[in-house]
Amino acid sequence: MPKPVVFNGCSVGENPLCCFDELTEEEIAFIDENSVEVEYKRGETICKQGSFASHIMVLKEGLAKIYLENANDSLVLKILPAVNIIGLPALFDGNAVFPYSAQTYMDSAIKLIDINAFKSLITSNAKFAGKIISMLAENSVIINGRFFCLTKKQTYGRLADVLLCLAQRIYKLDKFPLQLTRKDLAEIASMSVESTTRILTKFKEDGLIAVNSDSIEILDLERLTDISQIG
Amino acid sequence: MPKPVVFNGCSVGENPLCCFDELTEEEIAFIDENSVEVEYKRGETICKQGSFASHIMVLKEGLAKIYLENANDSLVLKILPAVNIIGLPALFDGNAVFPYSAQTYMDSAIKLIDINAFKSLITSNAKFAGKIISMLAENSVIINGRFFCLTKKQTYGRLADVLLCLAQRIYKLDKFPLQLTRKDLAEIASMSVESTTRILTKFKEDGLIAVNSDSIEILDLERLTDISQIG
DNA sequence: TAAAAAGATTGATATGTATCAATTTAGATA
DNA sequence: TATCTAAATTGATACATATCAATCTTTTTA
Repeated sequence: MPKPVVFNGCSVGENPLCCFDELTEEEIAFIDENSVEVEYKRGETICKQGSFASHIMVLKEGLAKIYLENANDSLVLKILPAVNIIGLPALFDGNAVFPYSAQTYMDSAIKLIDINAFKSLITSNAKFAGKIISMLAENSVIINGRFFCLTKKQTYGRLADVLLCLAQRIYKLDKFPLQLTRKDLAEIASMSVESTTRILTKFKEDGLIAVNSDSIEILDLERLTDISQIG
Repeated sequence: MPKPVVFNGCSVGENPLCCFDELTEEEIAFIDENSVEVEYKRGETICKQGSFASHIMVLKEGLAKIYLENANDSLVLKILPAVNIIGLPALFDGNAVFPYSAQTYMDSAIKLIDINAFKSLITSNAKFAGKIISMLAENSVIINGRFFCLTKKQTYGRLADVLLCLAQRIYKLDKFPLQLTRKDLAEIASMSVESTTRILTKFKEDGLIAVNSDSIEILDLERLTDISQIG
């Protein structure tokens, strides 16, 4: 009997910095020489879709979203807690620009690594390259799961999914601080702010969650998981 | 003034086999020793989500879809014409299974390369690894575009997108053979069969396309492109 | 060639969810 | 503290699109 396949909208990988394990001390020093660390305030743009991709980023502290945008719309591809890497999809041949935008949800610290230094390590260290392949492959699987989630589940399932992701993968707390607005949550779950409010209220009425002004607590993990899986 | 950003649902990369350019003659021979070529009939499953990923595949002739499936639903991630590679996202550490299924739309020929042979080249040839990175990165950008398209555009835009993709990227013919059923088209555009029929009829009435029993012709590329972009 | 099955079309209806508009609440600023 | 602004909530409505059901067409099979 095949085990049931479950896709979720969460976007956090297992070992987000494993590539750096493959570097020698000299190579790590080389990275450090070719990088700077920058502080960003809440809401600031870390990288802008279409702008020159001069660096690979490591989110060292904070929380950020990665998203696509066009004139009318935006689509959140991932939300990323620290520590995580941003910008690997800019690494393809003949590409010079960031394929997505990134913005902080809270004050954050980010290390910017010169992309040419990063690329030179890829061509000189096959194990490092192997880890980058692994990370890109895993990322693709994660994004595909989110893709499935957003296209096939309806609003209740998607929002349940977001809440579970925040509790289990981002904050790793049943009761997590609410640093995101309803608008943020709505955008992540790809729905309207009004629907987000209504569904949160419903979840609260049904005893699935407790909502405070500055936190949300998962009260009934099992039922919320059911909702997220049924869709 | 920033140029308008356009996402589409098409899923064909620029140089899908470039990694093999980086191999020496011995390495190519090594690949050949560790691969077999298999013929598939229309509708056959090439690889099954969740089954052991024992090989990387090269679609040498034919047309296939790559899709996610769970108990109730399926999501087409890409449609792939020959020549293209299938299975790179299986390459991440600690993973043993295919992260998606693939199935042919027509009789197809596929080369199966032993995944361990493939991985050994990645660790021994950094340029090869670099190209794999490039391909995975490009793939991720392509999938993200399709993700945006399916979540943000509505039915008319999505179907226009599929038709344009078939004409421009898959068949490279304004008038292309219709080897896909309405059900196939509906699945690719992530909508019901009935909506697909209705929209095709509307496009025909409006003079945007000509629909024959065995082909579709793009008559008004400009307006169809507008529809696909507006959504 | 007839019969059966599969695919495509058309119309009527149901439903999930966005949108619009009006309040209410909370937070920031003077 | 009062005032202003942004965020959140609530209700009413509109709309896109799926679903259901019936018919028609094409293809396959006997």
